[in-house]
Amino acid sequence: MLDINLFRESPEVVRDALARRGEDPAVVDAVVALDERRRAALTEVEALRARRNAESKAIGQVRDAVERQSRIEAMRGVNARIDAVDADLASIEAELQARLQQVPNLPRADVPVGASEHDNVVVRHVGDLPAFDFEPRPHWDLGPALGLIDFDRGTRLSGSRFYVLHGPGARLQRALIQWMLDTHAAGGYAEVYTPFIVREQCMWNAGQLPKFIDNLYHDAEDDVWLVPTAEVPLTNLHADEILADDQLPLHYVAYTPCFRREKMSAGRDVRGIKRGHQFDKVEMYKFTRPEDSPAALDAMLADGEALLQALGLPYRVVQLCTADLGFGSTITYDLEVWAAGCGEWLEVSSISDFGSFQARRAGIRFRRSRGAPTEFVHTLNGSGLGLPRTLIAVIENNQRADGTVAIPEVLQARMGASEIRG
RNA sequence: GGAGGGGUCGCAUAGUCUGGUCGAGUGCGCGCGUCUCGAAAACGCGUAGGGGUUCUGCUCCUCGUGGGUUCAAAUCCCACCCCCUCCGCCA
Repeated sequence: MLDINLFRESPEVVRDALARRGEDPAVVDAVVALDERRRAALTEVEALRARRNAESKAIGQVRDAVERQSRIEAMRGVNARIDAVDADLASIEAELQARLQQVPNLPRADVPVGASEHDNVVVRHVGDLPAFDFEPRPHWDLGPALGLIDFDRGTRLSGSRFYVLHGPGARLQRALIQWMLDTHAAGGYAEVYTPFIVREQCMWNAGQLPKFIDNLYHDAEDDVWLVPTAEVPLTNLHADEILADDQLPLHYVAYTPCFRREKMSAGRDVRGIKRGHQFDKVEMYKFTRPEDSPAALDAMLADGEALLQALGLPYRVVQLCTADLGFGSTITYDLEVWAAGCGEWLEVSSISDFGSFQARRAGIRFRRSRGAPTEFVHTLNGSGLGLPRTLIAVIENNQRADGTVAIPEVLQARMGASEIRG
């Protein structure tokens, strides 16, 4: 959520930013108008309340029964007016909130303007694409052939877009998770284990609701939600807290499964394990002072890249243009790994600076010093990395002519093997 | 799942029965000051967050959350959330 003061003081900044995203800037005028109406109603109702409070206090002191009664009668009329203005105020506020919640974050000034994802900018390529003297197979062939991936049983258990990993497949995924967690921990991220089921408020705080309601799993009986990413519980870790300056920055890393309905992506990426309703992810998350977030973003990007480099996987860094930027993000870099079998660049990480957007929603503040005013922190998140796609890249890029797969050196100890054979 | 107790200003507590002088007392902690060569102790002062405004003033909201009763709610009523104790069940 954006700061309402931004709409009041520099509406043109918001308008420009929305236009760069390809969004309709008309919301700005609606918000400004609602804000003015809100403040007018607020001033009125508060004046009435002040009167009531003072008079009620006075009535408490009155001994004379007749006078007391007449003054109580008089206050009934004031109450009726308070109720009327209050009802008006409540509806104005509800609408203002609803509008504000729908406004995406403002892109950072250096984000390239674009009309669609085709305008995203490839910043750099790292690593050479593997060369094969045979036709590399996609993981949906190779996986079942090696007994690593079992699509049929996954579907039988849970429906389409579910799969089972067997033996070395399951073990490879676990090795990757553990290695990533250990690597980030060594890099200064504090490891946390969070609930995978959260209250509705957490979804609002993280910006998942109301926008992405169609993509979330919800349990109606207990009114709780399955996390679509560790970003949700991590954002909420410090919700409604006022942090001390010396606590910042806070760096966290968490492993969680992620649950997504994928209604919006029906028919996309249906083959293989690129896009499932359930997948695993290791997530990096930072809370920083506002002025520190740009550097923190660069560092997080480097931390994500370091994993791909250590795995020996070729990848490219893509900067999202304004049109493709996520709802709460000011700037985002995607890491896309090359998958030789399916011949695609797969997004394994999306690394973003959310500015104060989530912090404002979740009430995450800090104070620079004793007595200083509270300020919202900046939050950053990035996958480090998404599992199924990393798994795909490892398998497809390291396959050999005889159908076996070499295990990257950094994983061999955890795998207890240097290759996978059927 | 059954029975009971409880959530108050950083922490610990008073206040709730008997609604008004309670946005809230006390202790601890913390900050500033006095004293001191310095420190401790002692003493004094201060110490929640958010909003509106005709703004160094006035004012509104928040005593778990949301409603209700009332001229007036920390205090009475309802719903929900959370914590604790005991019983049952269970990984």
